[in-house]
Amino acid sequence: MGTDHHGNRYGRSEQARRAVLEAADDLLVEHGFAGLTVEKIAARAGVAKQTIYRWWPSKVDILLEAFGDDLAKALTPASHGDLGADLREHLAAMADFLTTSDAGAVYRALVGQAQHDPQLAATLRDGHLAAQHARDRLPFERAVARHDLPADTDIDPLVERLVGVVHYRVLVTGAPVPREFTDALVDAFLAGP
Amino acid sequence: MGTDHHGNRYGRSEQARRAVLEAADDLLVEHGFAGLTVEKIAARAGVAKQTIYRWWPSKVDILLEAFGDDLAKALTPASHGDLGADLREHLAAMADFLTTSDAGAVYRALVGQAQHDPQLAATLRDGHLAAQHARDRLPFERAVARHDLPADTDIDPLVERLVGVVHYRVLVTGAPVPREFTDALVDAFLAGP
Amino acid sequence: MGTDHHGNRYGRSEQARRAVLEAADDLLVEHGFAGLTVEKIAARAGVAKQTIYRWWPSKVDILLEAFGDDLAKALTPASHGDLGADLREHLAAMADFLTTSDAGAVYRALVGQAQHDPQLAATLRDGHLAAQHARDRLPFERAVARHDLPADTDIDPLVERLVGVVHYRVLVTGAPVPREFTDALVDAFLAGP
Amino acid sequence: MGTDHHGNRYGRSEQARRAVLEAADDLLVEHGFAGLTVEKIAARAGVAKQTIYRWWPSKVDILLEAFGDDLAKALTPASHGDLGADLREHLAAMADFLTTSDAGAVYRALVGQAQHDPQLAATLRDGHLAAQHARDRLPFERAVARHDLPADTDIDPLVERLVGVVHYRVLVTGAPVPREFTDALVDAFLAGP
DNA sequence: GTTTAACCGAGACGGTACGTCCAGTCTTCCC
DNA sequence: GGGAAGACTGGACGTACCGTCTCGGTTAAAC
Repeated sequence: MGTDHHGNRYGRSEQARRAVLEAADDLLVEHGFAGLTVEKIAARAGVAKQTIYRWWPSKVDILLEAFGDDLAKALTPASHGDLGADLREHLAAMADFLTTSDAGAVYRALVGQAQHDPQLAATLRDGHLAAQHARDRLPFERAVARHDLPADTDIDPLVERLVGVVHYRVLVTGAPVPREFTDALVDAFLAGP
Repeated sequence: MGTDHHGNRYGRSEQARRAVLEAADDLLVEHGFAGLTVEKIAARAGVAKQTIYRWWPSKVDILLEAFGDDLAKALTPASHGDLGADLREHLAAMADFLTTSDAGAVYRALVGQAQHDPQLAATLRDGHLAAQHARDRLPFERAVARHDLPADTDIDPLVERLVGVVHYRVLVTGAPVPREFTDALVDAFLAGP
Repeated sequence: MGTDHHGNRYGRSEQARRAVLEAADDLLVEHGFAGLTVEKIAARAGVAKQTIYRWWPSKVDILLEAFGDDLAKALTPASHGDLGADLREHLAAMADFLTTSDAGAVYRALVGQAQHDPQLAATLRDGHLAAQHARDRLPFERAVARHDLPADTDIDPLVERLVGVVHYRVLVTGAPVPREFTDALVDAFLAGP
Repeated sequence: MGTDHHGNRYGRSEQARRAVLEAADDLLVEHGFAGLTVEKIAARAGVAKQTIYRWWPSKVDILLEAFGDDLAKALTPASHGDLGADLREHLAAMADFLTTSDAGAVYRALVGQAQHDPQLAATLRDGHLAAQHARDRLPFERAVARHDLPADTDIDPLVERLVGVVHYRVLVTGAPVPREFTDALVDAFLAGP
């Protein structure tokens, strides 16, 4: 998508694209979502405002793109051949991603903004969130494949019962999400049906 | 906090206060958080902008006050002498409140904004959210008092495992939260430890 | 006009009146006409805004009253039994009053404001300016009485030919008006018809 | 200074500039200086407030520019080869300009405002007033060139003795300035030294 | 001596305009 | 044709004063 030139009739400037994404990321982390304006992104990136409006409909679309594949990279659960181990590791990684990483800050800002912006909410759900949900299902699907769980297991509600609790702490109560908490959560979950 | 006059050195105008709170509530529901401006609140309430700035630092503070005791009124769990019944009813009421009521819309907007605004997040947590958490604990505390649960039960994580899942649907996935879902959630929960 | 009490149904507070006039005077000299607001006058005078509005229709009316009899005191021409001497001294006193005194600053502010405010212009002309014009005529009237000038002398245009030139320097060109200038003006004037 | 486009990095919009100047002129004449606000100028000119603040520091700067060359056009004395005739015509034109023209209204407002605003006073004196003074000298300079006046004539005080009197009527007494008055003024002046 | 009504301070109120910031659109020249 | 630059309309921001209002406290003539 674009090559290493200033932009001409043969394609857009990859250089400008990257500068905008980085500037948006930096400004969000430094000044928060309120301090993130198209004008400041343009100034910081050394790019004309028009160039931003040409390629992104709004500042949240910049964040969506900046967010990129960070989520997939950070939160694809590994396989240890054991449901409990897989879940424990995955939830711990999720808690870490959401509370400490820059990409996690972008994620929280996007989810927050989605509360005000149904359009963004839809985009987010159909894109990153759906993809992440598919990844969250993986430990269970592997357990089904290993016949550790019945073949007709309804996986989605199980995922929600784990992922939802972590999100609640992150988005609502703001309490820390230590390893002990996620481990205890998985233990209690596995002890049930 | 204000009496029935136009406002003078001995107190503010209760009339103006109520008009502002109602206007903010209405505008949020009608035009969303983005369409909620101090200017429009003032115009709709028939109040001078200065009067708003005199009493509320920002528009979210208006919402916080407008939110008022709606939460407590709507989401105080009744007692049926049975943990399962109490939880089922409470979670269903919570889902209903969050997804269908005007106050629920305000709640979602506030939690969304809190992702961008640590100050608001702190205020929200120390106020309404802490109070609601105390109410969410009630069914469990009653169960302990009835000796249906051990006296040393650690209640907070149990609350989170129910409330968190409902919030996840409301705030993140945007999926509907029907009675079947909350009932199944409670059933699975009670089947565990 | 008022006595030395806090104000009651039998009269206004002389104390408050004086405080307002002094505060207005001070603020004009310190911060200029633009920095002169009813709110600041009230604060500086330790008086309620309502007290000001009760007695003066606007801030220029305060200045008009503060101006008071300063003009008469400063610019009543003395008699030396000689037209030239009277005029020379009077014009020099006028130049001094207009350019150096606090009351002169008030005078300039009022004449300036009168350019924007026909109501003030009328008040000013019918009051202070008419009275001053009468005083400006005195040297000529004495000369007529002494038979130094014909009995049918049309005095008004003569006054304007002197006073107008001084005002032009003060109000328009802003040039200094030294004694040499006013003396030369009188000399040239007397050499004419 | 601006070409026929909507404004870009290579120049401002001449169209917007003219609309602002005309709107300011109209509003001053219609509603007076007090009724002249940046907000109304913007609305009347169909221009954004920011466009005004981008190019003019304040509303008086707009008036200064709107005033433009009107003064020079209206008050450049013609030459009749006779000092008396030149002066009579020039003073009559000046009286007419100051009391009846729209530009004269702007002039009076600016001189009035200059009494409150030393910055404006300086700008006005160094610009329009100095230029006008140079034009006011012309009849005398021509008379010197014709040897009707001595070569070492000190012209400035002579100018002030005529122009000042007209200004006094216009700015201070508010009396009308008919042709008889200015003619008589010149006659008396010429009968002197 | 008590009543009482005008004046006072304080300050909240509905408004208007201020000067600033940013959104999103446009036009121009350069590469 | 993309990009940098920046002027443009438009609208909300938060502030400063305006002139009006209502309140409880003060006070001196009237009762």
